[in-house]
Order: sequence, then structure tokens, then C-alpha cells
Amino acid sequence: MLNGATSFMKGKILIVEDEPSIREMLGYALRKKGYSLWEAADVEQARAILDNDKPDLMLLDWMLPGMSGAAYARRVRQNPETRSLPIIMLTARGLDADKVRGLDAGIDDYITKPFSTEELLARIRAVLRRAKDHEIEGAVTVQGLTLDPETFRVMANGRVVNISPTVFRLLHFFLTHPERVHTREQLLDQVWGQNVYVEERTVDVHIRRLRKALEPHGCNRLIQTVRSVGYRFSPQH
Amino acid sequence: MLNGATSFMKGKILIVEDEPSIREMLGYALRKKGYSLWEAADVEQARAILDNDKPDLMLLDWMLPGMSGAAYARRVRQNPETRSLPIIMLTARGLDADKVRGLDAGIDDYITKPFSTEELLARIRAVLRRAKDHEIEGAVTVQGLTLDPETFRVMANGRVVNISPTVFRLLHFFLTHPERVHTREQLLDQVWGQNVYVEERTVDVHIRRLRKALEPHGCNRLIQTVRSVGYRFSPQH
DNA sequence: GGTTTTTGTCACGGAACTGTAATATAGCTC
DNA sequence: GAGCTATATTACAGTTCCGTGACAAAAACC
Repeated sequence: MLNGATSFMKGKILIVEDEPSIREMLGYALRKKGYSLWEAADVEQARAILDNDKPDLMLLDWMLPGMSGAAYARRVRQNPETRSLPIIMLTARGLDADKVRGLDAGIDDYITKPFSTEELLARIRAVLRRAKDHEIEGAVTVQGLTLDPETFRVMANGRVVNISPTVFRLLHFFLTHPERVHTREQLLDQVWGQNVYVEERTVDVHIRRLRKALEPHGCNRLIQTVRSVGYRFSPQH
Repeated sequence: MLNGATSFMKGKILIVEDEPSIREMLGYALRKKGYSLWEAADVEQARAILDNDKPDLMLLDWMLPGMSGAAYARRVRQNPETRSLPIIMLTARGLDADKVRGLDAGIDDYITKPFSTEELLARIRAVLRRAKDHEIEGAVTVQGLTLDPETFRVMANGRVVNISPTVFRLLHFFLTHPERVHTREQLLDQVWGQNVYVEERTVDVHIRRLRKALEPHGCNRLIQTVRSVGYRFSPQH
């Protein structure tokens, strides 16, 4: 269904590029612009990420060790799960004939290296804007607790709950992944983002902040501690 | 004002393309889908048509004899009469540097030749849908705050509120899209226009101006800040 | 042509948020 | 209950984010 993006972030972008320096450069520029990033050095890693996550856009290098980017694009298109994931291909110069085949594989746009950051950003905006028209994202409600990504509001039994951005994302993740224990590491990956280095104990503190915010409304026991494992969100006891 | 479409037709599309075969092909496909068409082979003809008619969308070839499509797009944007006419640019491959300038000219979308009819239709639908949001309609009233696009006036509890054009458009957008959070980027897109390069923080300043204008009438808390995301217009809280 | 209004940008200060460390409490094993 | 481990809670400093006033350029007005 590919609706990873919530309205509180510009979007999740997956970069598949074997050259670390390019990954790093793009990562820096895009993060600065408010996108959250996933990085993969090859098709294997990209696949692993796509199994667990649904980015809003994939930047795919044409040349990759192992399976080529074009071939992978085709494969992504064939999988119903990822069929509608927009793809921007990063190509080198002088690939005109092959380029066409790449485009036929269903990619949404391509950009030729070397490119300016501005140009890439412009295309990312264009592609995301087009993709956005298909996306619908509704509010989630569990046990009188409602979180609406569109209005960026949390309501408990009709009353507004005020929480900070990070706590909001945390609660959103819990609401959309209930009844399952998440380790601190998993929460950091999912809520904070990949390659963001934060102490695991920090999760505890944000859990605390979330509970505190929910406490006045009697919803705080929805967040449960699973000792020596992590945390779980569960409506029942 | 550009609202030529009547309810029994999908919309009027102006094609500006010097190659007759492409014009013909597009004309056939689009007419079949229920659009009505105007065709122009160059900028001269396009201008003549725009003088007498207001299409809902323009398909503009990048390469045209005489004035280029990109230059013409800019001109169309400058003219108040045609400022809000949506433009989809038809580009050829390998126009990397220039493409960006085309995007900057304020076009709504672009498509690279050769393209499938399906793809073009999808983008036409998307652009028309977005354009519809901008269409000026009757007066809007929320919580004693009335905005009338016809007279370009804002009233709060019966008293006139004086605001500048940009602030007016901002308030109009808020009134017609309440509750939902809008990022600064989205506001720039919707209120200032697409691909208009203005600092995001400029939105803050105009929010400030709007609030200041509403303050004497007690309506300023309708504009809410959502930290690290953007702004929201909401009657409650 | 001069005046007024509008508009985009900047800079400063304050408020809110965040990560970490320090300390307190709870849970488990023996 | 002692001792150990894991989590809860608090405090705080660094950072990010936003509100605000000022200002110059541009546009609109007369």
C-alpha cells in the first residue's frame, strides 16, 4: 500500500547506490531538507529494507554490483507490494539507447550524473507530488485514543492531547503496529530513522513522556513494558 | 478565472506542438476521453487562442519554432489573465540543465517523450484535480470570519479586516482547507504557486501578518502552529 | 516622480524539544 | 533480603524551531 509517509515528514526516501560518498552526500542534503532516509549499497540491501518498510520514493543507481538497477526496477514493478513505489534512476552519461529500456521498466524519472542537488530536489518534489495524489492516509483510533496524521492531532476521549513531534511519531508507530513487542533498537530504526545514532536508553525517556501525556486520560497503561525485551502497545490489559 | 469547463465536459485542453502528427494523435486520444481541444502549432497561435478563450490546461511542447516553450511558459505565468492556467510541458530526452529552468518557470508537471497515452492522461487528471483546488468560488464563512473572493474582502464579526493580497490568499486557502496541517512547503506551493522560490521562513512572516490582522477581532487563535510541521487552521482549540 | 503599500529576507531572543547522564525504583535470582 | 539487572524518573544543557520587529527592494498608487 506504500503509505509510509505521514504528513509530519516530507517523505521517506530509499537510496540504492554503491558509492558511499554519493550516498553520504545525498543523505546529508536530503536529510537537511526534511526527508528521512534509508540507504542501501546494493539490491540485496534494498530488498531487505523494502521487506520491512514502505518508502515514498526510491533513488536507484543505474550501475550496481550484482543485479543492475534497471533489472531491479523491473522486479520492483512486478511485485504487487512495491508496484506503485516511485523510482528515480541515477544514470551516467551516454546511455541513451539503454535509457529507454530503463524507462520502459516503469521508472518515473531519471537524472544524469553529475547533477546538481537543486535539480534532484526539483525532480523529487515533482515525483512525490504526482505520487501523493494516490495516497490516502486516515486516522487511527484505538480505545478512545485517536491519532490523525492529517491534522497532526491526538485526541483521547474527545480531549486534545499535547505531545511533541518525536512522541507523536512514537505513538503513531505503536498505533499502527499494536500487539507486538518492539525492541528499543527497532523503535529507534522506525521512529527516529535509519543511521541516526541515539542511545537506546533515550527510548525509555520518550516512552515516559508518552505515558505522562496519556496519563490524565487514563490511556497510559496501553503502553506496556516487556522486561529485558522492549515495549508493546496493547489495548487489552 | 479560467473555469471554462462545464459539467458535461471534462475540460478544455490547449495543445501547443509544432509536429502535426503528435497533435493529431494527442487530439484523438484526448477527445475520445471527453476533453475538448484547441490546437496551436506555435506560440503565435497559442496566444491568439488564449486571447479569446480560457482553457483549463495547456500541453506545451518544449521545442517550438520561434519562441521556446519554456520562455512562453514564463510569459504565460507573468500575465495575470493566464497566471493560473496549469501547464504540462512535453520534453524530449537529455535536456538536463534546461529542464530545471523549465521547472522553475512555474510549470505544473512535465512528461518526457515518448510517453504512453495512459501516463499523459494520468498526469492531466492529477493536474486538473490540483487546479480545481485553486478555483475561486463563493464566500466562505467560519466562526464569524467571512472571506469573499468576489469582492476581495474579509469580514470578522461584521467588521472589515484589511489585509494584503498574499495574506488574503493565505487565509483563503486556510478557510477552504481547514483542520489539516500544511507544511510551509505546501503553503508555498498552494498560496504562492508552484516552483516559486521563496524562503520557507517567509511563510512565518505572513502567518504573523495574518494573525496580527485577525487579532483585534479575536480570531487569531484560529491559526495554529504545529511545531516542526507547519500550520493549521482550526475553529477548535 | 514621488509616495505608500506590499513583500521577502534577516537577525535576535525566547520557547519548546531532545538526548544524555544521574539517581531512584522495581523485578528477578538465589 | 542481598545482590544484581533492567526500567522509571528527574534534571539539565545543547539544540532546534518559531515569533517578532526591522529593513530594503519591488510594486502599486496617485
